[in-house]
Amino acid sequence: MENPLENRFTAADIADAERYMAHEPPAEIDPRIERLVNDLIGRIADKWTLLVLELLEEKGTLRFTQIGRQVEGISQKMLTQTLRQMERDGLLTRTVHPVVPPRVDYALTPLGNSLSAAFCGVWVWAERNLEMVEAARATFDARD
Amino acid sequence: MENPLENRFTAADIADAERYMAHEPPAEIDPRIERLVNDLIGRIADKWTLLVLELLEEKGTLRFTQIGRQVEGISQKMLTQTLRQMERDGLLTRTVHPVVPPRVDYALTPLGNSLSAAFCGVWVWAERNLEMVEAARATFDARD
DNA sequence: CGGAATCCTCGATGATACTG
DNA sequence: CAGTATCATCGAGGATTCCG
Repeated sequence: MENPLENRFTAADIADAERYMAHEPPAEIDPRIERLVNDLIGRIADKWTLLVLELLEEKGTLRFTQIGRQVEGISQKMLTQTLRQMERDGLLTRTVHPVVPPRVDYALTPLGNSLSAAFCGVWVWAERNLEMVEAARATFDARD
Repeated sequence: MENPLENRFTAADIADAERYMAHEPPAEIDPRIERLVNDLIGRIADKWTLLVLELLEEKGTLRFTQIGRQVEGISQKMLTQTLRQMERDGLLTRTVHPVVPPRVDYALTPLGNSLSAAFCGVWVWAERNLEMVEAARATFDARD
């Protein structure tokens, strides 16, 4: 490899780093890209999506009803909808086995696994800071 | 410090690590705690909350109308609601200045800053993988 | 300026029934 | 089993008005 760095970072990353070294402000964000990113976050930062993501990360491949049973409180409609959305975004694969009774397996793609890893920090934060948040809420609720 | 490790990790962390070293399964999660964590995630993994969090992280202290102008598309009602919820959870401070016209400043607490940092990985993931997700969507939508 | 209060709508979600 | 289809609801959120 001639230049290993350029193979591991995107052109945007390198441009950012160079701006940082030159003490220049960060690049203006393309508003179109920003909207797409916000939309994407909006789709994945969803209660059911997060729970399904964590479940599949932990358990590997699961069937439709297995997921339904392990995601507390999800309706069959929302489960179908969530799984379809995640499949559409490339986060998981849906494998239909042509048998009777039907059998459909769901598993995270590498993309889905990488998202799960990215969210790991948020789960850890939530667990670590749960008590502090609950204490803040108690104080807030008790104000005058 | 006698034992620096025990000052930087919680008892639960150490117990987890010891179970891991002993090849034992992870501790069962208290369902009550799990619900609280899920609720917490549900509150913070919200579109407006995330946008306000990122904005305050980037800009520091801001006034009510400044936030409203910079968070694209948020209504005054949702802004008030989001800020109150974040204040209640201890993520930001609300400072009322007794002047006319009124002036109210909002700024992240250390807790809010740490959450923002935890979410950083998700934003980076979204930016890095946006093209891949959009490609997956295009392929999915074009199936048969 | 920084809200609170009110009304209203519509889309997300649940419940139910049906099916390959 | 793994959905689809249909109907019903209900509450999140927008628009508007008023106020200290």
